[in-house]
Amino acid sequence: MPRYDAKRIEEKWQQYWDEQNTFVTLNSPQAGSKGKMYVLDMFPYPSGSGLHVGHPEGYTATDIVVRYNRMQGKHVLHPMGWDAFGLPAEEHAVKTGTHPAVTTKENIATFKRQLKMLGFSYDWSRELSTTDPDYYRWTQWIFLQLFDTWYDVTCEWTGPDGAQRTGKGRPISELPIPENVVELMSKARTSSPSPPSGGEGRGEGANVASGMSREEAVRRYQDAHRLAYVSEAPVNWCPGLGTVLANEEVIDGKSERGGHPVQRLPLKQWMLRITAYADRLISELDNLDWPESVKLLQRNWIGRSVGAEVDFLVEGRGSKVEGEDNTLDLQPSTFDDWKQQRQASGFPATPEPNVLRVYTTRPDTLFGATYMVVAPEHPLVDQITTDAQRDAVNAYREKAALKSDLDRTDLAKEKSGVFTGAYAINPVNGEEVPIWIADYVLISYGTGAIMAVPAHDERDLEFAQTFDIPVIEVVESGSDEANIGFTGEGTAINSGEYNGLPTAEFKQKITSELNAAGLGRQAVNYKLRDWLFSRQRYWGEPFPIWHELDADGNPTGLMRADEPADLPVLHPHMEDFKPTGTPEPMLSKASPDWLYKTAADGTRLKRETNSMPQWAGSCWYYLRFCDNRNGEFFIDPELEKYWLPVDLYIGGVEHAVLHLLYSRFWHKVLFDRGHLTTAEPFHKLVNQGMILGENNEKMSKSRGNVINPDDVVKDYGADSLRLYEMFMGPLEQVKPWQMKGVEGVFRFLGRVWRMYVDDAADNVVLSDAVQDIPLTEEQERVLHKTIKGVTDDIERLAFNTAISKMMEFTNFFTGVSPRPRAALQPFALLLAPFAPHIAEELWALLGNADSLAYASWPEYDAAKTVEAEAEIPVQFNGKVRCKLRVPQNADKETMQSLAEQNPEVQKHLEGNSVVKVVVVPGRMVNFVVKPN
RNA sequence: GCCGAAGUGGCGGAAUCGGCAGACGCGCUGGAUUCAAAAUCCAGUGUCCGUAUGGACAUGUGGGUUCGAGUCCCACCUUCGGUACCA
Repeated sequence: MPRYDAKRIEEKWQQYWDEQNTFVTLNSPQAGSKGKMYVLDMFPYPSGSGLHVGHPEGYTATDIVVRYNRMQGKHVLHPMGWDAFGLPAEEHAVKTGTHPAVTTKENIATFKRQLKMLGFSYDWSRELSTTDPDYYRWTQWIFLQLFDTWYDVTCEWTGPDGAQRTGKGRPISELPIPENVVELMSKARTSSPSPPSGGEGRGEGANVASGMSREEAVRRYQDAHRLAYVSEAPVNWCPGLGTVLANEEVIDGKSERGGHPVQRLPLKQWMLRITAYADRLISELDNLDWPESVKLLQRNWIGRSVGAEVDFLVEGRGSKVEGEDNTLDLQPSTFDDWKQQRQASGFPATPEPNVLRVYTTRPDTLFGATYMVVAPEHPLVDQITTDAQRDAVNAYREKAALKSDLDRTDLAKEKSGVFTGAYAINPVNGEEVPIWIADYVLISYGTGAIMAVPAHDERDLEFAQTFDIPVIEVVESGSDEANIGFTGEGTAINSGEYNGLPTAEFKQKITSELNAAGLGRQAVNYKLRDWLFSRQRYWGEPFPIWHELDADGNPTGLMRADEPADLPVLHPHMEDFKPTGTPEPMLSKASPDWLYKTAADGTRLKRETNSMPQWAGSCWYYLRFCDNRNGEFFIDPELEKYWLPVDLYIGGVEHAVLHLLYSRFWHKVLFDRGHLTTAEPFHKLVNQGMILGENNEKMSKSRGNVINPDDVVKDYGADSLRLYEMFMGPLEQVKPWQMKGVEGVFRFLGRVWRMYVDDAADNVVLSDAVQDIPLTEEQERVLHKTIKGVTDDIERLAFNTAISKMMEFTNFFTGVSPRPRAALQPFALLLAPFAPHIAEELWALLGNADSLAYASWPEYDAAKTVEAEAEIPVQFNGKVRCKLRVPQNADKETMQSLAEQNPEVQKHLEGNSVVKVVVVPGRMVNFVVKPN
């Protein structure tokens, strides 16, 4: 009794595909190729718990697209690999002592077995893992590219894609060195520097203040401009995980993974200057075929705002601190002198020591500024605070420093702050405004200081109300809305000569006037921060960087990169994977022969002991798949040109910001450096929706609603799992699992099986009902409609409706006997992308010798998909009252007269007069009537 | 708070361009087959009124545009996801 036996069929064909190398893809197109198609899944982290039902959702979708396109003659690239660095394997090592590499290898084996079990048509010869030394050799190489690159903001150039751009990543050797570099860098080592963007380039142990050679100064200057740089900034140190985390990995003051508390600590860390690419990361989103919501998410994350920087002179009173050289050099002692001087000098790159620079997006509200706020960490605080306020200010600063970001947000309900005792002078009207410190102003955004306009900013208003600060309204809402608290655009009031100007015009006017007066300038700011790129763990890529040591073995702050030929930098051998318990990286426990070496010039060197974050490996894996065995280069430029960009990329929304932003950033750097010809990596992006448990909740062990794909395959087979995951609903939608639904598609496959196979026979043979007979007109129509429907649905990724159309076909043809082979043959091909195992089996039963993987996709004749006659509704005042049969191609007049002749219609027309008749050819007739 | 997505039978969902709402599947009801069951096959299945032909009401709520609205416009409600003092 050869019933539908999924297990037998699936094992048979999986073995066949393996043995025949059916899905191995050469880099040169096959004869008659209809063009390349690169379809990619977001590769998984191979966790110890194996595949989750969420994985096969996206993977089945891409597999359908890929199998379909192969049959359409496309040259298809569809690879799979492993994002295998990361904490879990290392935490397992801490507990058991098993090397993370061993655990990783085992987990990969499990994942691979599971993926093969589901019949995905990956080209396994292109498999890679981010943990392979052959792979991370090139991750390290790309890091060296970042290290070797500075961003030339003004460079205008045309890329290999033909597009014109301003701004380019260029070799560090081409960085112009300023004349006074020695002076500049000597100063930077002793005082706190403020280089172009971010707080990079802080000097090392400031005991060698002077006597810097030009060569050293140049190196330090270059280091301060690299895309990969070292910064000592407050970071999110997580004692529970023993590592530093990126801002994005901290949620509500706890680590995203594990929920451990996170503290702020100043630490020396590697940063990547992603902010340099902020504008291009926004503007080049435009031409991508991505969900608008994801583009918006990225735009918001980057958070570009255009506003103005405005300088406020701090009033001279009380600005002395006891002790050393703190005499504020108030050369232009009066506001008028200062303005005059600025008129002559223009707006300086860095303001004088007695000037407070603020950033605002609403320069049109300058007349409404009633106080200033500087962040507690702002360097000017010490200098401007009056003696009377000093204790209060210091106490507040200490409290703020101890607060984590969580505390700051938690206390957000209550605005807090302290008056510094100092006043600034509003450059537009010479009014004195008090300067406060408050933690609702962040040091890391803009200039770390604001002018507060309580009338037109929620936060400022709240603060002003708490501390009884005057509120001056300067924008008229122009509607019922009260002016106070109105944050939109309106018309200027109480703004002197500017009264009556609309917001936009006012902004433009005052910005250019401030600029002309040397008091302000237009400025752009981003929410996006530079990317904190180092971690303190063992199981990540080591950095290919050495630190120079002085005679006492202390780091000088100067660095050397490994030669590309010396890559990869392998991990040191370790027995003990326990974290150091301090922010000191794990790799610092390595043996001295890994940690130290002496350079050819005799300099003692110590290896960088941080490791790269998990994001590093996933930033470029899509490139390596094109050329995964290349020992000479990370990708053959010809292959990049051929395969890239990825035509379809499917994965979860959780990567909408980080992974996709980081990848795009690296891609653009490599593009700027001439290694790539495409400016963007992923042309079309689709996010699959999450699969919930049967109870409509997220699947989790604690809720006990986790579905294991292994069990589903055991009970129903891979084809049923694939089919069900696609039948559940639209790919992008969140949807709950229903085991009854799996049974439904399993029954469907059983019906398909019996449509071909004689299940009463002893062997698997074609049913006697399947015969070489011509199709009836109706059968032909059903066939062609099905081919058209399934084809169109696959093209628009509507797999659920494609499946329902195949169900309709099956419902129709199981009721037909004898069944023409000419209908069943193409149907097996239609089914193949969805349920490839049973399709191959039926294809073979029909007498085909080869796999259907490269068989031609069935074609349809549009003329054969429609009936000669159509049944259309006849409406009266928009309500369907009866049906009418009309020729498919009938024109309006014919349809109307056919309708009018119909006795049923005439009955409805009785006693009414026709006002109007609406006819849509081939669809409907509507009589608009009025009772007589 | 802000941003985004979505609300259609008992359930998952369909309706691609403003034109027969509920395709397809699940569940349920009845029947066939069977000693019985499983499996399979056939029929029915939005709600209400009616024996019935038929009719009324129905796509979160309230308005609007239109000959005609699940689909377009306005206001609101609910759910889910993201985000959090970014000046």
